[in-house]
Amino acid sequence: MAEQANLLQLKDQLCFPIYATSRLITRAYQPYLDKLDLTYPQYITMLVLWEKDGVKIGDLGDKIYLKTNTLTPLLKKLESKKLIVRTRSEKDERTVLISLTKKGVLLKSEANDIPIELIKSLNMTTEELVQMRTLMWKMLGKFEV
Amino acid sequence: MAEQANLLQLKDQLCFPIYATSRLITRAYQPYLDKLDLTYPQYITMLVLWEKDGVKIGDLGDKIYLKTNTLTPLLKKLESKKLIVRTRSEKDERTVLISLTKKGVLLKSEANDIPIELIKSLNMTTEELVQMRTLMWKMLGKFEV
DNA sequence: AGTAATTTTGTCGTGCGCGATATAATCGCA
DNA sequence: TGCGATTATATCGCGCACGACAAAATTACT
Repeated sequence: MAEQANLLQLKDQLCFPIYATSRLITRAYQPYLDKLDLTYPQYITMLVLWEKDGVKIGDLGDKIYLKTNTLTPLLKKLESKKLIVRTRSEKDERTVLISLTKKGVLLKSEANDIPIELIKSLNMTTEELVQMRTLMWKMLGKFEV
Repeated sequence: MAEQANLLQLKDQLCFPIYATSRLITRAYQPYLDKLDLTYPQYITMLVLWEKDGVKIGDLGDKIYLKTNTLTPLLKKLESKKLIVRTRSEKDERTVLISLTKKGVLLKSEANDIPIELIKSLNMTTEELVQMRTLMWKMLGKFEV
């Protein structure tokens, strides 16, 4: 009888290394983010806002795959740090628009070097990193949310 | 002046899709794990125990990159579900050994089909999945913990 | 033997992440 | 116009993750 792969073995898993790597990446970011007084999810949120300001919470959540039950408290923390302001839309009182404060805009310049520093610390070839990025975005696209 | 890539753009990130995919994978597992009354981190823990029983908490944590501040409460939940037992080692009273109960051993058979179901739902080619698994394990190995 | 350093596990506080549910505003349509 | 359905955000409870710290056992070294 032929040897059969045990699909439950940890080393054969695909999802586990994604889960573990995700956490270790967050840890790796922390020393850099500490200087900006941001957590990793807060940093990702700021990335989106640096690209497009005055955005609805729902649209923000669509971009980063988070719902309001997670975003509302996170955004309140960013507000308490004076990085963003939350304003009810006038034309639709249900929606809340998130806008950067001056302090929030200025923080971007301090974040500029973080990605390059982090990529360096991963110690993988550019080819591998590009390949991985392509695959991860492709997989992410498979999940309709 | 040549156009320069903005390294802070979300779409150019590598770490963000890993972080987001990790969360979406956990969501995708949940319907299957609900039948076993397990969360994803609890499932990963069980994977390790199905391979090697009677293991120290520290060794368990080394395998799945978690420390005791996370594992202790998680293991107490598995204990309350009667899947494992925790016993102080006789030769070293500091260490706690985790062993599967009969119920814990039997649960493995119910988990057997989960990986194949999940892989199917990801809707990627086998080649892509293998490539991705190789890269993720390689990156995971870069983090010395 | 005695004690400082190390190892192993546990506790605590904070911040996600998410399913379920609530609340308020808007929309659809009879 | 009225009112049920939908949409957008918020609240709640639970379970991770993790840094900082604590407690107990073991080890190393004098």
